[in-house]
Amino acid sequence: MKTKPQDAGASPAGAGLGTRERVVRAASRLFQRQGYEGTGIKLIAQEAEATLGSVYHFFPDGKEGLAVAAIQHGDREFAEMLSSGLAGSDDPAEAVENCARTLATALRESDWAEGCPVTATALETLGRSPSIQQACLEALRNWQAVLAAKFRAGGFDAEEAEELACTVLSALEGAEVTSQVFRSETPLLTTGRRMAQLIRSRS
Amino acid sequence: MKTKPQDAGASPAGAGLGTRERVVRAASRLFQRQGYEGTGIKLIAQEAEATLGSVYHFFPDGKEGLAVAAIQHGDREFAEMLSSGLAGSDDPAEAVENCARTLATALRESDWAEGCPVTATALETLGRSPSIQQACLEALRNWQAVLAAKFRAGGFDAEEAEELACTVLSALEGAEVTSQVFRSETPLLTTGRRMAQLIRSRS
DNA sequence: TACTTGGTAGAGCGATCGTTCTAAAGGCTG
DNA sequence: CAGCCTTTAGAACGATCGCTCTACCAAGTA
Repeated sequence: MKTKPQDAGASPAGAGLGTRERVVRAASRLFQRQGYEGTGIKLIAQEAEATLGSVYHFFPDGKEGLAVAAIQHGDREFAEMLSSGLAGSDDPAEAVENCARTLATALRESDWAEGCPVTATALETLGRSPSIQQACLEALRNWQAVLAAKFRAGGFDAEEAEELACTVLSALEGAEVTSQVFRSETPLLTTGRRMAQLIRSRS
Repeated sequence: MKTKPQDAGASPAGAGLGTRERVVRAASRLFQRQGYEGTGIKLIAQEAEATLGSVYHFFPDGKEGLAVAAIQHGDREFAEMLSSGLAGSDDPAEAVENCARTLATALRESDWAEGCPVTATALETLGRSPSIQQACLEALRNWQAVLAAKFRAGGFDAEEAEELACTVLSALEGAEVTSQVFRSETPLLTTGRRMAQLIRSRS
């Protein structure tokens, strides 16, 4: 069906997409900005220009199922951001520093509100929602794999690539939070530069 | 007054402390474990073995004021943890690695539930509660200062000490989240080892 | 004894939460 | 056209939210 007419005019975001996709995107962005518990389903529906009925039609498991889909969306989104940030250089050190710059710019442009799309939800639901935790775990694994691939391509052996990927991912995650709290690009930029130094220190 | 009788038997936690202190500690631990929005004031009162009336007596500003006090408590608590973790060695690299081990052990012993006491609350309230955000900012600054002092004592000049402190703090924060999601000490331990490598790489 | 002060106790308020439910409209196939 | 299935629409439910309010209790002072 799709009942496409929907909205023809200038809509806030996600015009032209199916209802389900609009709901997922709205949920992902809201969870990212204000956490899982702090975001009501009615607000998500409103922001997505959908109705409560639609939300529960596509996500019969309710908020938890919607959150899983939102996390998976954030996973893909952030993985793309990492990839495009890394793509600028073949040197892993340069690539990571450039990646941190990309993240810092995006963070500032969202007025420090849109950091990592899973951290807030992950921390709130740890040990209380296995399905959400699983989705967060897969996201982190995915991002680490993206970094590890870059390091292997840069000449590191598999084990060291994995360890560096784990370290760099943790550092970027933490620096993103720090930058949000400080409302400053500095923590991300500094961390990016020092991660580059680390990568170069034994390559 | 203090109406000390309170509870004489074996109580869950914080027996013998004043009501206000018990409430702050319960709030800090609950915010740390399940976030700000996901924690109700009634639960905090119950966990602290206090009543709603007592909570609002000591915190007339309500949940937000209580959260500020809880963050400040978490600030002191985590600063002590950092300090004691760093105290094991005069070599900054060794000290940081040891610190990561301390954090990893504590995290595992809490069944991966008690990570950084401010991250969850900070992310949920960013840009929506200036007083809470300010308290989180001061906590991060405080912890960074603890690390920077260690680096200066280890022979780094002020500027490099500050940059390394920013990087190491971000990395530890991120690694703590990663360890929680993975339910594994590995991310914290790996990050600690690599941070030691970074510190040694140009000292 | 009477009065004050600092803290305890919890019923109850309006608002909002996640969820369920019924009804109906849109577009396809027969 | 009728029949069907997907999707939209939103009223309504019980539970819980943060918070206010009044009453009460225990010690200190006069």
